[in-house]
Amino acid sequence: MDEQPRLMHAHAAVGMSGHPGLSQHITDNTGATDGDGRKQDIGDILHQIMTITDQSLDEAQARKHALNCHRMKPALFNVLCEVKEKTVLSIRGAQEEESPDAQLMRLDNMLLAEGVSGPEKGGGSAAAAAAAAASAGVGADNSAEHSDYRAKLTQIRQIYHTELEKYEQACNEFTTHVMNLLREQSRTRPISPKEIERMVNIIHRKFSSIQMQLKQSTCEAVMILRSRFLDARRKRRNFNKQATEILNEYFYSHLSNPYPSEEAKEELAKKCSITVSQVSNWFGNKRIRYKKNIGKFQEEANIYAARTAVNAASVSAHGSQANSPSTPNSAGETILHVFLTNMFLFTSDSNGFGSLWVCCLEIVFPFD
DNA sequence: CTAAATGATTCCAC
DNA sequence: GTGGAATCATTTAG
Repeated sequence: MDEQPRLMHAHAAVGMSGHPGLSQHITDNTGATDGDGRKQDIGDILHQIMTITDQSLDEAQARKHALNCHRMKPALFNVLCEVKEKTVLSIRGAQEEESPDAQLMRLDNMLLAEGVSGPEKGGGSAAAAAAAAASAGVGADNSAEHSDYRAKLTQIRQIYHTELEKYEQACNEFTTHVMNLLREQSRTRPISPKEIERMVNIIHRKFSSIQMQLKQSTCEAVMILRSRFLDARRKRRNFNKQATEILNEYFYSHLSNPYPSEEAKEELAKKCSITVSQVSNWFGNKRIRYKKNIGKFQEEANIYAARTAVNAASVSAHGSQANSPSTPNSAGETILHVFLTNMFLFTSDSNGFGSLWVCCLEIVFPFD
């Protein structure tokens, strides 16, 4: 590798030896005031340079070896290294000390959280599982979307790991190469182990910046995938009939206070095979839509009130139900309960008496 | 195909 | 954090 420059110098020397008149002319001019001894030295050196190609490779190696084995060589080497350290390396070392560690750590944490880095757990991630759980609860309809998400995440994961491995390999190869080169060169020029170490650090920094870019783009890819997946969650499915009935039953039997507690929500979620937040959404929607148009929901209210009443009656017939103000226990009480509840809702509303009376008539009608 | 229904999201106030 | 209100996006009924 480093044979090339030597050969080029050799050619140059040969070229000069082809024009002895020129070199002679130079030495004549410069040596005129310095005396003959100095002129002679320069002439010797030139001669040595010009005849260097005549030396065999073995001879050159022997000279090199002799130089390396010289007892003053380590001392000279150290001095040169020191000088170099003071002049060049101090300047180089001073710059570029800002640490992108915080950003790298953030990226690492994110990749770990998304399941891209870290141990493979069945190809899925905790975040994906959580997202899936939130999206459709126990519903099996969601599994196709979920597996799609997982497949894409696995793809990203694979690309990430392949690239990472490639970078690491390239980094190691390059580092080894540079280290070998510097070690080799340290025999002919002042390169201390410290400088080699520094060079390795520089290489690692450069490669880790590439790695950071890889991590960043992987994060972006995961984010895009995730946002698409979250968008896909808007592709909702209506709850099944049974779930809707359970929710409606609760709603109409607690019409005076249709705000299920956290425990009640959990219970309903379990019964309906949906999530607690879906229960909350449902009640939120139901309350606002019911309040907006009570008349429209009256029929539904009556159906569920009657149903609750029948249930309550059958339960009370068994004499085992604890009475509660919000859970009427006979058909008459239930309908009265709905009536009073609507009275309450309407009078607290600004819709006026017209709709109130329509509502009342509709409710009272079943008494006949 | 259209309108209504419905689950989810967002923004705001408390 | 929770609920009300408005709105979005999709499904369903006619």
